[in-house]
Amino acid sequence: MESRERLVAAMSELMWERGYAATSPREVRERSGVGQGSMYHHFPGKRELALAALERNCADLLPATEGLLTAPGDPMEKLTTYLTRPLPALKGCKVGRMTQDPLVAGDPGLLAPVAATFATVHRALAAVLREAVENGQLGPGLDPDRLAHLLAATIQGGYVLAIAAQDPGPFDDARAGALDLLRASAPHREPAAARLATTQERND
Amino acid sequence: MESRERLVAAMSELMWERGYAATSPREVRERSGVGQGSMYHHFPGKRELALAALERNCADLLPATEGLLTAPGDPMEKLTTYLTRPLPALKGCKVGRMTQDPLVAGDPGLLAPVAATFATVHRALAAVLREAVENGQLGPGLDPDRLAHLLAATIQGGYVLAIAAQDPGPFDDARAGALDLLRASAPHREPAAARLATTQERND
DNA sequence: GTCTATATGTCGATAGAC
DNA sequence: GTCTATCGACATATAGAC
Repeated sequence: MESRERLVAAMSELMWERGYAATSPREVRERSGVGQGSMYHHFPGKRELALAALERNCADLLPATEGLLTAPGDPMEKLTTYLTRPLPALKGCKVGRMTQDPLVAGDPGLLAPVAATFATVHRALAAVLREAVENGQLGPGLDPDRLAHLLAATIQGGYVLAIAAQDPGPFDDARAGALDLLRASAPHREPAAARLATTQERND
Repeated sequence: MESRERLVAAMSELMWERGYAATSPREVRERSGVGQGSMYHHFPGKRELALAALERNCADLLPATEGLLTAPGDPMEKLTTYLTRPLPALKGCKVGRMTQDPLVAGDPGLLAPVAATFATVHRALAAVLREAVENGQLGPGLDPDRLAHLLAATIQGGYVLAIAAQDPGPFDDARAGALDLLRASAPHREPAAARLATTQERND
């Protein structure tokens, strides 16, 4: 029962590196070191192996991001971490990349874990942003749902720009620009009361 | 000399719909209605046909975007148009999609037109943003280059979110959120002088 | 459960008639 | 310049021994 695990691990890596359509069973076999027929013993076909690998990739990414955002702490600090933590700009996103694979985007079963992952991140981001708006740390009247989509798009689009330029600069710039704008939206002469409330929450 | 044009047109469509790696010479032949050997008369192989098709797709997109941004007019209005004009959220970007195709991203010759297109859009966006900062229509001290990367990433990442959700909503939300933040960054009690100057420019 | 051997179709490219 | 016919290689999957 070890082959199954090695097959999923190899497929997960290859789907990140090359996508689903461009990964062949032969490459999976070679990287996993597993014999030819074994893949078809554990999975009906390439698609089902890909589904298992995709769910694994989602499960790899989600805890760190969701954990970061739902942990106790100052909302602006959490957003800062979200927008400045090191990410593999030139490799792209294990999950987001799948949306550009025609065989994945056209297959509801394969797209479902991708959609679920983005939906979970969106809820966590929106909650943090809502808290920041209510605290007065972001401009009044800003829509947390819109901003959450904006920040997720910034990350995903940043990968596109970085790969096009073969340079992580645009990825970091886009994220820094988002952070600049969030900070610039704050009411100008900062209300001391809001700052106090925030600091208190961090000690809960 | 009509076959060449039909081959490029068919390849351009297919690369938008499916990407480069996932498009086969057979599909190109069927869609273009051209005989089998003709592709190899006009092009050394699939890669060179793809390069011609890719350059055509870049040339299709660039004039509209660059024209919009370099036209005379109020910077904030141009940014508003850039962030609200109708775009095919569920189809994705003809140019940006190519960065997720492993055969394109790994081939400098194929990636070059993509990089050039993004670089041109970036310059045009940064110029508009710089003008808006200098006008006082955006927060003082904001970096136009960062913001230009942010806006391009918003569009590109918006496509990713929309395809994942199979819903254009996140794409529109992300763009609207960016516009909200740009507007919220403006100095609070608006300086009448800047507004006047802006209005005058629109009548030039 | 894992392996070797093999089947069937398609991919990307070429040969050569018209 | 355009076509039909075909090539060698690989993709996906199956058969069946161990």
